[in-house]
Amino acid sequence: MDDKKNISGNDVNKKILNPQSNDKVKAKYNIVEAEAQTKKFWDENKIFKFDKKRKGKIFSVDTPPPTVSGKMHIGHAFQYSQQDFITRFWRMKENVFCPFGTDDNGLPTGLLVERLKQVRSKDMSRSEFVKLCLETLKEITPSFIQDWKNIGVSCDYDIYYSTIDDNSRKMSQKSFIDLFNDGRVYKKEFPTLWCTQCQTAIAQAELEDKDLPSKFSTLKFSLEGKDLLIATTRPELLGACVGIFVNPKDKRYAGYVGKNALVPLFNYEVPIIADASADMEKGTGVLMVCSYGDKYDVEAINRHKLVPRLIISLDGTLIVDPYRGMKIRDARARILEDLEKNNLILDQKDMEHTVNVHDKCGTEVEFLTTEQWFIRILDLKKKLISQGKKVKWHPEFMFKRYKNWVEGLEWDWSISRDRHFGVSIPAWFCERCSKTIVASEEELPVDPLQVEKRCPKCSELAVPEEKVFDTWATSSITPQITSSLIGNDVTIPYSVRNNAHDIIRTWDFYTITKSYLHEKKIPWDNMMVSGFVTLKGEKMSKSKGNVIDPRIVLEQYGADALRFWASSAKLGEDLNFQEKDLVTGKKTITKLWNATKFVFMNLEDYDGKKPRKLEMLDKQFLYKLNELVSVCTEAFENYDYAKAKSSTETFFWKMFCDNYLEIVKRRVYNNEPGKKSAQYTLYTSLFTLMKLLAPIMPFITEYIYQKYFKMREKDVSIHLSRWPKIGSIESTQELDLFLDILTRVRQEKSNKKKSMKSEVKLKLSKENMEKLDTMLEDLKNVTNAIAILEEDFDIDFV
RNA sequence: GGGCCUAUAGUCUAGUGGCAAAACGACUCGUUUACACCGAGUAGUCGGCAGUUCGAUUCUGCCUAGGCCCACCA
Repeated sequence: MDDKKNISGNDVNKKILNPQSNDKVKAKYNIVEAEAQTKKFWDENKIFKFDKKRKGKIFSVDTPPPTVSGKMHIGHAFQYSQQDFITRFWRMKENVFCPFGTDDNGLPTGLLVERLKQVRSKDMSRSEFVKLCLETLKEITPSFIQDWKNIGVSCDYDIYYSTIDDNSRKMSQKSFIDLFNDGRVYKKEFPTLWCTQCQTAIAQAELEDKDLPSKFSTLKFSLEGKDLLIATTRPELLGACVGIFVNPKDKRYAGYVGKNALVPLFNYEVPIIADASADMEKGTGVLMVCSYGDKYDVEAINRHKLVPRLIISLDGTLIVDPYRGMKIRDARARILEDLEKNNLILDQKDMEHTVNVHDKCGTEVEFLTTEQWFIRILDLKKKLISQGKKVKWHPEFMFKRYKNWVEGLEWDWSISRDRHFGVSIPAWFCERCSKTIVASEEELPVDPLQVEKRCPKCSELAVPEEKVFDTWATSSITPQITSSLIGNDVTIPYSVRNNAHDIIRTWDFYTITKSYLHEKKIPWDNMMVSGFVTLKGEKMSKSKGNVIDPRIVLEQYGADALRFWASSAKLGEDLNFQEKDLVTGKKTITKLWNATKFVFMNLEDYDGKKPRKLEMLDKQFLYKLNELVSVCTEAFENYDYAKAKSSTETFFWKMFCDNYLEIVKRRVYNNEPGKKSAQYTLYTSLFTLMKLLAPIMPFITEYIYQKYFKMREKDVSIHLSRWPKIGSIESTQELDLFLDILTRVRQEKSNKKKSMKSEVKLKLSKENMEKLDTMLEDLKNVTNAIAILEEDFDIDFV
């Protein structure tokens, strides 16, 4: 526990900046330089440009637009890398459409600008604040997007949208108008979730739990001169009490039903009502109903047609005397004092209880009555679940989270927010006719505050809507927005969307909803859900101070190492951040570089042709490679990039470097007859390995491709080359035996503390001699045997 | 209270109805015509209890612990 608290993000970042390992400057592959060069190459040659005209199936990606926040978070790096593994794999098979966008139209952006510019939007005019937001976005967005390019996310950045740009606003407003015309949208005055800090309505999905200390007080109401005891945590709502519930089965209070009780301090009467929802076990068994303590109160007041007493204003102050003007918290303390003075508290104890707070600011949420816009969805729950089921979720269990959320929905989708910055709701209201007027399609995007509208019926000047949309109302149509950017050449369902599991209930749910409402289709065929990054098992968050800055990781280890790390977690699994994983990634990069250098050192006289006859050992090695290609292809197709990566990594390191290279070294040096066979095998297998790794480590593989392979290959980039075909897979029995014997020789040399170069006399059984007939020369080379004799198996040192 | 996920070596992760695996760390060696960001080798592990089975780390149930989501929160 204490340990965890000591780890601050700063310490971690410092450690990364000044690694203790003595990094020698000898490195020949300069990560930072090579990655910069490669990025430039991709950019200049538009490698990831979507080419409509290209033939073949289109693989379309509904890239999540990150919320503009200054800089990329390590969680972003993790998740977008995972998306990119899949995207790059498919780009080597199909025509990839992968646009990029940023989400910057909503409350988070507004709050960011308030923070950066030290202003309060409510103190400014709407147009002033919107202008400031747009200007600020212009300043900070380019370097924000650069972070995505830096980790190698292979989007076509020219197909770009921001959720506040004209086209997005237009499409978002059009969506609203269509749904309005369909009768799906309604406006209603209703007690809704309200944040008194941000001063806006919020959605169910924006709630977060928080444990707060509280006082549980038993108060004395009075009834016919006797005390009626009611326990509450919210005494400040006494003035909003509109009724008292007791359970109809509760004998203690049976005689009270139908009578009126006197509210302490406020001294007015409220009816006592029998209602089964009152729990006899809780508190005193008597429950006060207030307008509005929670959503239970909302329901109870409606059910009994009680008249609400609204005592809290939108900014969270009381509007009832004598507490008028006081903040809720202050009023609570003051009322308790006053109750105490008047001897109206029987009992009081401290407790901790869980309250709903706004996820953006942590303020306790209130239920306040305001007029808000909703999209009717509660009648569609079943349908939306079955739509969600049509999507293939990776991993599969993520669908259950979606289903769980939809089943638990209790409110329609609240889409309006009382903020300055956002996509305007394109509506006006004629007060005389009580009629809502929506914009026509031709005038979109529109800001109703800037356009005068007259009622078509009575010609009276209509009142413009001041509210804006919640950000999800717009981001829920990202597939349609990106489609519109290319003339609708790609349409839903897209191939895939990727996001972390925290926004299944918002972004994914709302997108499925909108695609259903507009097109009766699912938005994508596949949904890949990423996990979170943790540090020492804890979720990273700014408030805990345990965040890792990806920019520092990039400086020290490079994007390939970062991606290498991100690929080590299976899709959907959380991953602990560990610096040693980056070290491993960096080492792998170096190894790739060194192995490549070595291979090409020996390919100077390679003629590029496949020899008529391949050595048996080479042939069987290539069978093993084919097996790897098969495993990786299937893994990538199933979104299991982690398996593809680890299989390739192991093959490259163990099979290719430690075994195959060691085995054929001498054959190649000494210009023996098998040289051409080895050269062909080296070239082919290294190239295949590069392709298999290209989706995971795009920089080093591209760099190597450009430097070594390009002269013999036609593709401009390795990322536009074809994914390796799965060749024939046949028995590798002899090679396996060969490797087994090699291991035993190495073991023996280690046991005897001999050098691997020490000479031996190798004795093999007749059976093995025959089996390895075609590989004896290689065996001799790699074990440094001066002779191989036919006898019982043994290893003699010379 | 409901749902979901996870539990494997000192650490972090693979994996399987039939010898349990990689990386890092530890230990013992070796090495210079790719690589010390190296090579070879050694030691060390399936949360607990039942059940199904010839056989369970793997399947089932329960328990324990951790995480996430939802509900409750007079």
